[in-house]
Amino acid sequence: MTPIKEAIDTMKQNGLKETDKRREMLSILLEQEGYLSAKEVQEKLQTKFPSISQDTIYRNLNLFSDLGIVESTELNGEKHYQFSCKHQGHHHHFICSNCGKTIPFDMCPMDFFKDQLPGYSILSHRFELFGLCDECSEKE
Amino acid sequence: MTPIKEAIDTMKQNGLKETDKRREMLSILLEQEGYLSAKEVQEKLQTKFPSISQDTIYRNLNLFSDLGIVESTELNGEKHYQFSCKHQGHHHHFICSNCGKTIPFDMCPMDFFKDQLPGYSILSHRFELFGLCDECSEKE
DNA sequence: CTCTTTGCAAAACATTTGCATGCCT
DNA sequence: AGGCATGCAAATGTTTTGCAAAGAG
Repeated sequence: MTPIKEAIDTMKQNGLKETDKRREMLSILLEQEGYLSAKEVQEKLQTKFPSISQDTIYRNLNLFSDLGIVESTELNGEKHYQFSCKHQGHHHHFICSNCGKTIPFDMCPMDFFKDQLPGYSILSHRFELFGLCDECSEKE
Repeated sequence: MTPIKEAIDTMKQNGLKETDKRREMLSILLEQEGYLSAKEVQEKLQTKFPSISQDTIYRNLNLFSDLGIVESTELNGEKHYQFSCKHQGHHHHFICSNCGKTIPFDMCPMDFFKDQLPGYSILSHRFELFGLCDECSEKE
């Protein structure tokens, strides 16, 4: 079962429908090794759907996000999305500032800090690394 | 030398001027134990400057940020600011999801991970904890 | 056939900018 | 006096929403 089929199953279980545009969006998000903004998703959709409206993209990205099909983060004041089925379990990302590629890793600061922090009830955390990936490093 | 005077000195060194509104903004940011959005700053300014325009607030917050007088972060899609002179050196924040108060701490995941991460050149990182501060925990 | 999806247009929201007036130094 | 600061209005950029038409099951 491909990740895209899984995602479409999830949608159907929630009474939502399978459309060409959603399938193509999922395929774009799956192929991409990193986060994409709504605008970047639209650019990649241009080939197959030159006249797709932004609304559809925003609506579907929110939908995917609500269903847990994609993960999202905020970069430079814009929401970014990427397929979330690839890497299982709790993880964080290294994000290449140049090409946008993300590399997941399992290490989590909370494993170290859990006992060392003041007694606040910590409910969530945000941890991201930024830099240049191997490919972009070489090009410089 | 108070932090506010230091900040105004920095501004003057850059050819900028001391105004009532800037002084009041700095004072609000200094008193607050946490991040404030532009809107929240405006609300707190209402008492002394009921008719101040948002533009001025946005312009001055950006200015303070450029000069390093305030630190900023992005929360729920809005930029937030707080005075940055209190806690010296590299640090991160615990942010109370209820009252917005922030508590700085010196521990940094990079100290642990430096050697354990893949060979990517890491240039920066983002690490923030969210939860309830002691006061807000008790109220629940 | 019914309910969801899409496109269009408009609105909402945070933020920025041009310009003329006003204030600090 | 001269340059920076401010207010106003308008523009910008991202994201959301109402509504009617098109499409999926």
